[in-house]
Amino acid sequence: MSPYDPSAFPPFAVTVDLVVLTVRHHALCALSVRRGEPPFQGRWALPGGFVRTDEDLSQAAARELAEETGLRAQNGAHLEQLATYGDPQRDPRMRVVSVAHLVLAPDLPAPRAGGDARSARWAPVGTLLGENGQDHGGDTAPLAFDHGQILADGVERARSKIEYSSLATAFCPPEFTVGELRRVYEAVWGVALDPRNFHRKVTGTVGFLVPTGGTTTRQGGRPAQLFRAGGATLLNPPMLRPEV
Amino acid sequence: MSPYDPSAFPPFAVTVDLVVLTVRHHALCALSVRRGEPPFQGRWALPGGFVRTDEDLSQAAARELAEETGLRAQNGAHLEQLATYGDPQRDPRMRVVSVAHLVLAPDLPAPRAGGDARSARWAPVGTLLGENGQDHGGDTAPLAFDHGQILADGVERARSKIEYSSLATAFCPPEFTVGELRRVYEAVWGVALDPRNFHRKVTGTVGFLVPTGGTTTRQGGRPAQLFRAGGATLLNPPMLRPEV
DNA sequence: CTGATTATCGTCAGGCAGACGACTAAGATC
DNA sequence: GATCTTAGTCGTCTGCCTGACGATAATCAG
Repeated sequence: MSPYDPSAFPPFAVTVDLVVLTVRHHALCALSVRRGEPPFQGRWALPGGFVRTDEDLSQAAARELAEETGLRAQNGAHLEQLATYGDPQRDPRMRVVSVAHLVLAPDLPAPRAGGDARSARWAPVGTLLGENGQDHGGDTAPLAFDHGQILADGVERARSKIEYSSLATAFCPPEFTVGELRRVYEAVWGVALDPRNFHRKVTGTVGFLVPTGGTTTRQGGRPAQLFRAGGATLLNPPMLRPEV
Repeated sequence: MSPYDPSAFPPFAVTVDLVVLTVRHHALCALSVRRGEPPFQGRWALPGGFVRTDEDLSQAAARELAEETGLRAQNGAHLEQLATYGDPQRDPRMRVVSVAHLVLAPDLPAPRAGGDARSARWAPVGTLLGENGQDHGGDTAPLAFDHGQILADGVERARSKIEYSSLATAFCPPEFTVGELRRVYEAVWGVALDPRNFHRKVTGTVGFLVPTGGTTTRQGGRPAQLFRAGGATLLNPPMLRPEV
């Protein structure tokens, strides 16, 4: 087989899909967009698009992220590759291999619609995954394509990764309090954590948090110290997720 | 854009590459094949090949694994998706996106050459990655393409995953002793572990090991109990990797 | 039999996590 | 201003797990 003959290998379309997570109102939320054309017209899906000929996969993910949300990956948000989905039947139109990426972002203003006028929204992941079996007027229809599976995989990655890394700070603004960080863990894991033990753990782990000197009272109650994320990326020993 | 028009999206070639790891002679080894054609002719590379039109990514990986090694993924070996590599320049011939997979296998007989007559061998990962800066007659030339990076990522995945899962048993034959399992950890991590503490840890973790009743003396010394892998896949609390 | 080798059981001290009491410092309300 | 409410922060205690060993058991090589 000649390596230059395009007919010697089966052609694929390659896309990136984005699992963009944030914490809003004490709940883990994901960005979803409404499809404007078949298949799955009118259904919610993950943002994404084709990889261009001259760009790397992570570049394509960052570009789609900027196009769909105005968010820059450099700007506090965390972007990493998640997994690749290539079932021959996953897109009824043609053979598409999608490289899913995971984005963790601080709470953002309402997402702007994409250039192609699709509407976009933040929705609690439990709603998008239909976890509580309720149906609120069609808004809980399963996500298009295999995006339900992709979202579930992304959520699971986020849930496990904040255990042993300082990634939870990616959900926080540049300066945050211990209590705000704890509410991130509680929202992502869906559990309640002891404020005192949490405080001891995060302030006792070297390199996790750096005090900025300031304080804030935006949560009410006694003023809390403000911190920035420290240089450490790996937590050793890890933050333990309660059994539930 | 019409979803059915193949010219509406840039065509990619999609391949699977395999990081096949095993433990031989107290060292973590990876399967490599010698390239029989340009580019990188004569250099060592990871086994792999094109994904076919009608198969899933994991099916393609399992097929390539069988073709290159005769190994069946069902037969004790563990196969999982690793990551996807899509730099536009990673293959000088054309735009190729490669979905790398990780395979953990027990020690096998010498690999059989692939159908296209390439030679194959097991080599210590340190040699393949050129870790000790020595050059043994060209055998330590860097791997072809970006396969050095892929191999490094696969090794790191294996090293971290045996910490919190029972995956180390995938390196062992169906029945094995605690000492054999310990030597797997020592080879993968490149450290020495205390036999007494290791024994206490693995036998004390419920669901990790199931005694088969038999004993063996194939390692010399006092006969050791034989075990099978238990049903548990996650180790909680994890096996701690020494700091070094 | 003796020594080498490997397996297995016990002991002990230190560290960390869970449970929870106590105190502090702000805003809210009367 | 007194009091209540809400958070934040510091301590204490107990139990579990780990690392660092000592000690014993069971085989093989000579």
